[in-house]
Amino acid sequence: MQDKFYPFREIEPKWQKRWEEEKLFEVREDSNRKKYYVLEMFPYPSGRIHMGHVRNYSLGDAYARFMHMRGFNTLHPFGYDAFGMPAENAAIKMGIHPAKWTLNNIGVMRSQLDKLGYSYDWSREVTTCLPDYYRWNQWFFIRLFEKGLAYRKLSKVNWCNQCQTVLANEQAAGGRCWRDDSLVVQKELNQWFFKITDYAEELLQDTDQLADGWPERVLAMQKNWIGKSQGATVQFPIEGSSLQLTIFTTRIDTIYGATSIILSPDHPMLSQLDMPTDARLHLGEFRNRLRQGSSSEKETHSQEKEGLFTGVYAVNPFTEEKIPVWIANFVLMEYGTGAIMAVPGHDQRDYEFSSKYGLEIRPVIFPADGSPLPSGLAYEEYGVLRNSGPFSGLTSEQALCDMSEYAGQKGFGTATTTYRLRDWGISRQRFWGTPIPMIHCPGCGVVPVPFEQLPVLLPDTSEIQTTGGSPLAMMESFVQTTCPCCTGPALRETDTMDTFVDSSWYMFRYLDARNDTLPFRREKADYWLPVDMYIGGITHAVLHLIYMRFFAKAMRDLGLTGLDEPVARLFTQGMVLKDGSAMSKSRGNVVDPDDMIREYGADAIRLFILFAAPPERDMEWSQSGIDGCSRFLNRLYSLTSRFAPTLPGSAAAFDPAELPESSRALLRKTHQTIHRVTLDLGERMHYNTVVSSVMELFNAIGDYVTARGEDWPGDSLLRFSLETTLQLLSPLTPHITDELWERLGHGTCLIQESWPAYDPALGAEDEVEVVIQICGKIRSKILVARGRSQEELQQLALADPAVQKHIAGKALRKCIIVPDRLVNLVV
RNA sequence: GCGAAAGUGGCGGAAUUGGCAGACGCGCUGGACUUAGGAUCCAGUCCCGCAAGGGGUGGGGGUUCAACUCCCCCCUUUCGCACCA
Repeated sequence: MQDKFYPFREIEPKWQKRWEEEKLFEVREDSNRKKYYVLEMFPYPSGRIHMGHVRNYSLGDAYARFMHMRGFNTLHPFGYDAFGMPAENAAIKMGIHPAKWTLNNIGVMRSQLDKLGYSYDWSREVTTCLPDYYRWNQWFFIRLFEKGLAYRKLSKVNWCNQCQTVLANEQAAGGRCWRDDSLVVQKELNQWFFKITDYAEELLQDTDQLADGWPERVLAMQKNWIGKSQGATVQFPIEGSSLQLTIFTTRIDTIYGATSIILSPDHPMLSQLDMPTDARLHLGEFRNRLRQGSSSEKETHSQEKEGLFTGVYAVNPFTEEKIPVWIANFVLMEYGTGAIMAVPGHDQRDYEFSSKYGLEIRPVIFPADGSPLPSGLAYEEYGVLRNSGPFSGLTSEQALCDMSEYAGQKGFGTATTTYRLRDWGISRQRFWGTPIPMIHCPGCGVVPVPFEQLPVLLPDTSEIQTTGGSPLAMMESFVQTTCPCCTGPALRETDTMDTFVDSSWYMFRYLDARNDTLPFRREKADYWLPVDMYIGGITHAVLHLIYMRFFAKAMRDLGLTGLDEPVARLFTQGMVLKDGSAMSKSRGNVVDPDDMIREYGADAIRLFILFAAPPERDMEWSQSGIDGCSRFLNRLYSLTSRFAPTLPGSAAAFDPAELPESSRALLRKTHQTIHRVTLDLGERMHYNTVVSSVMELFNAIGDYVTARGEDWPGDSLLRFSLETTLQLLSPLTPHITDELWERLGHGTCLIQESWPAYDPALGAEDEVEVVIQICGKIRSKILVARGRSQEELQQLALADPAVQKHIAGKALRKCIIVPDRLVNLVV
């Protein structure tokens, strides 16, 4: 078994040890060198790494090593997103302390990572569940609180029964929990929030800055999530009362067609309305019915529209017309003002609703080209206003402006922008997270823990109560404290922070990971940031990646950095599949990285995982694919080992001009490969074509060697080509290449060498194959010296026997020539 | 329904600006060496055809001397959003 392969079991540990001893990957700021910051999304320490991690880290490692060799001062750190529920659940189930469980997992994962040979600067390692990390979460919390960016309010929140905690909106998108996909319910609770909405506009605007470096789809998802919408709010007085209903509309131009006002069933003003008794009774029933059907029916997206007349009327301030006030299930309290004006002529939803309940449909916008209005549905396009008093005749575009201005002048409305984005709810009713550093004092109210008392430590216990509330609330010794203001008895806040807080700024902590007076120093941030290349899955497009952007901006406004955006380039990698679907225990299709390392070695796995598909696409794990990569490394090993003892000592000891043609071809191929690999690795990140180019080069080396017979000792060109192959491959398969580099007589590791330089003169073909087409069909190919003129090429083409056969007796009408490539004769 | 991405041999996938479709790898076929092979080496491998030649990048149209590549329409798949007023 063992002798089937090159001895990777000796080679890989040998080099891992040496890299560590020589501290090759530890970096510090150096103002004389250009920096490069490569980062992979840090993992949750669930126990073992999986192939998705291997892909993620192999991509990042290849890139970091490549940038290192290109001369950049390359930062490549690693850490663990170590707070979270699996540890807590393990504690509840088995009585293990979550810290013990977590740190044990980290130990296992670390040994797996070590075996894969990644170039991390471990001196900067970060573990978010340790006090020296989470104290800074608390520090940020208080700083944000002081700036009014952290606040507490009673509100309806998403509650996941599985997780027994509240979730942020981003974590409950589509009404389902991001973690376990179960349905979330609404609960009214007092919760801490971060005021991300203060940054809604900036988060939206700055997507422009990111357009070059981030995938379009991620930005689209974020923009969509922020959901900016420009329109107007208009106040409708309630007839016979001093109350007003405020509605939000993006189509104030249609307001003369409004035939009712519709409120959300949750609208707070409902309780103040002077509703007839029977309507009030029906309202109660109506709400109950909605609540019963709620969760699962919210799933079906085209829920039947249902409404109820309140018996109350409002006055359209434009027309002074009296219109009925309804409530309906399709008006959401969470968006806009929770109240709309229904314009059934120009909004399909209002049309459906109004048709059902017999409300008037009154068209006020008509197509500008005079074509008739569609029948049976609402006309939602812009057009020209009619039946709109003084605004009749205006275009929609003009009316949108004029009418909100008019409303402003008259004092019953204003141009308004709303966002779908809501504040980030960060309270969690869980144990294993950062304690929120606040104290509830009966006299002084809610006050922050003084900075010098941080961190507020989690109790050291594995006995976690699960009675439904926050576990910390059950722990008397944690809860009881004294007020920092009045020194009287007080109670600690018992909720912990969302773990997305931890991951929102870890890329900053890496810069100064051992600092115990600040989260990081400004000068470190100024040197290293932004992250130049951030690699991870797309699953966090509107979770982690938007929180992280918010945090960066808030930190900037706290004076900690001078940076608008923390990540310049985001690369989203595809998933690793087996038999067409994601690996999972329940499907039984998991391939364990450890098994693969044992059988094939880290280099073969890394090579295959990069070769099998372009990195942004999903890839299929294939047994025979990794066999193929393993074979390639075996060939590389045996051929290099065979020539190592006999090769001439220097790779530069030949004169390109003196080489025979058969040698020049290999020299050309070598330079062409340098060129291609440099572009594919650096600009496109297409590792799959990097691997195939190097394989091509190695095949050419094989042919070169085979042609020279068994006893041939090799020449300096062979040395040059082999060494180049090792250099180009070293970011991908660092162990075998360092080993062979050493066997070729070098004392360095390849990451200490500079990246090979492409010489265009040596890479250029001096003979090229020119395709001859007749009317676009290939009829012949000729081999000519590079740089032939158009006239020469045309003459050569016409003289070709195959061409003559095809054009015999026909007149040449046109001749298209692409120098060095193609001649197309049109007859 | 809206938005985005993708569709190329038996399979994973190549193809700078429109310029030789199928690189590289897997698999398969035949051969060599072998006690043996999941090792190694050699040859072949898009389809039709003995050949000359013809056809071919989801389907249909178009632009062009020339289209996997650009434009229009349609189909399929994946992902995201989904009563957002």
